[in-house]
Amino acid sequence: MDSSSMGETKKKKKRGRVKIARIEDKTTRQVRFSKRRSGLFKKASELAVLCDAEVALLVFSPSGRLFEYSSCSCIGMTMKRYQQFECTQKKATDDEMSKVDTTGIKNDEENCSGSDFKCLLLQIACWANHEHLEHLKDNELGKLEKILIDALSLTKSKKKLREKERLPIASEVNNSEEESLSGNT
Amino acid sequence: MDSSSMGETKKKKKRGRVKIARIEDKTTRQVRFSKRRSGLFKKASELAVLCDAEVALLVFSPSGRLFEYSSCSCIGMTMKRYQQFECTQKKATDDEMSKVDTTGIKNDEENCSGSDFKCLLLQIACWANHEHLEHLKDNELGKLEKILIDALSLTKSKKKLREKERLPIASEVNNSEEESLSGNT
DNA sequence: AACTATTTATAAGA
DNA sequence: TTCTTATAAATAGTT
Repeated sequence: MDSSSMGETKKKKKRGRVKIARIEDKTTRQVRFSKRRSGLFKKASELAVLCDAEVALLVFSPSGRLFEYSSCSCIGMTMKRYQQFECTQKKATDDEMSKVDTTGIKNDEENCSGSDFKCLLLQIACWANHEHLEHLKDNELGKLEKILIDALSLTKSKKKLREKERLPIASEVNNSEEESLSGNT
Repeated sequence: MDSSSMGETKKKKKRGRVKIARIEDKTTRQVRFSKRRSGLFKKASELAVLCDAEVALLVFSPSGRLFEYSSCSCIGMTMKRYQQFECTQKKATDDEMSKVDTTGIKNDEENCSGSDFKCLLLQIACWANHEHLEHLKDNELGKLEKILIDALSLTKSKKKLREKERLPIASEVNNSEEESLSGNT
């Protein structure tokens, strides 16, 4: 009736129950990882389908392999939605954020580049405010400055090129007034 | 033995098994969402602990509520790791990427601001290359330029302020040569 | 990889 | 919502 009835004859490990703590044996850990990972991904997709939810799942194995699941066409879409959500929720009072004009920038659900771009604008604005810059070290500040200078220089030259392209033959149009407004530095 | 043995007396729904398809009834869907979400989060955390994996999970409910799980201190860390992973894998040949100098920028595992910052640098550099700028519309190019100008201006003024702060008394140090090298525009 | 004894998750009902 | 319970699923250890 008690455990002594089975003696020490076989000493099989009990199945099933396991305590949730890091598995030390490497082989066991890998096998367990593989099994539980597929279980987790299945559960994630079931939740998405059953409940019409948007689910994104990122898993890095201990050895650094990446496994990803997304209920959308691309996991980046959910990540952008998250970032925008966080920005909107947490930084609603942030002056710098509200100054960013993203009107007219499409949120392209198909290839999510529109969303990427909008998010980049928000991120740059998010970072380049007084509070964030405060926390950067001197060398980081220098690197940021350098990156921004390069990026701005490229952007400006690209913009100039566009303006030229729009006037391929000088005699064609003459009343391009909107363009002449954009006087840059 | 067959189903006729129970007749039609009660017609209780069988428990447990369910086919994976969108639940149409709203109440049922919400209840199911709540239950399965907590189950999924539990599984995610078990995988992380047992197998020493890094797991990030984002779930948006149909009504737009966000639920997140992260095995790290912050979900952004895993997202940045993902982005860097993707960048490294997919953009290994990208000239612009390799030009970004992120040496000396710590990947701060504790508060992940180091990682955030490193990623911002990479993202700006990623975006501000010829290929990406090519795909931007004129108004997007203009907005990017404006953001970069603002960000650069703030960064520069912050940097100047730091330099001043580092010399609170003019007579203290005089050989701040590294700083005088950074001649801007 | 396939097999089961068990544990765990969970669907429906209270 | 939270609990209960019957049943389906997941999975730990084995082969």
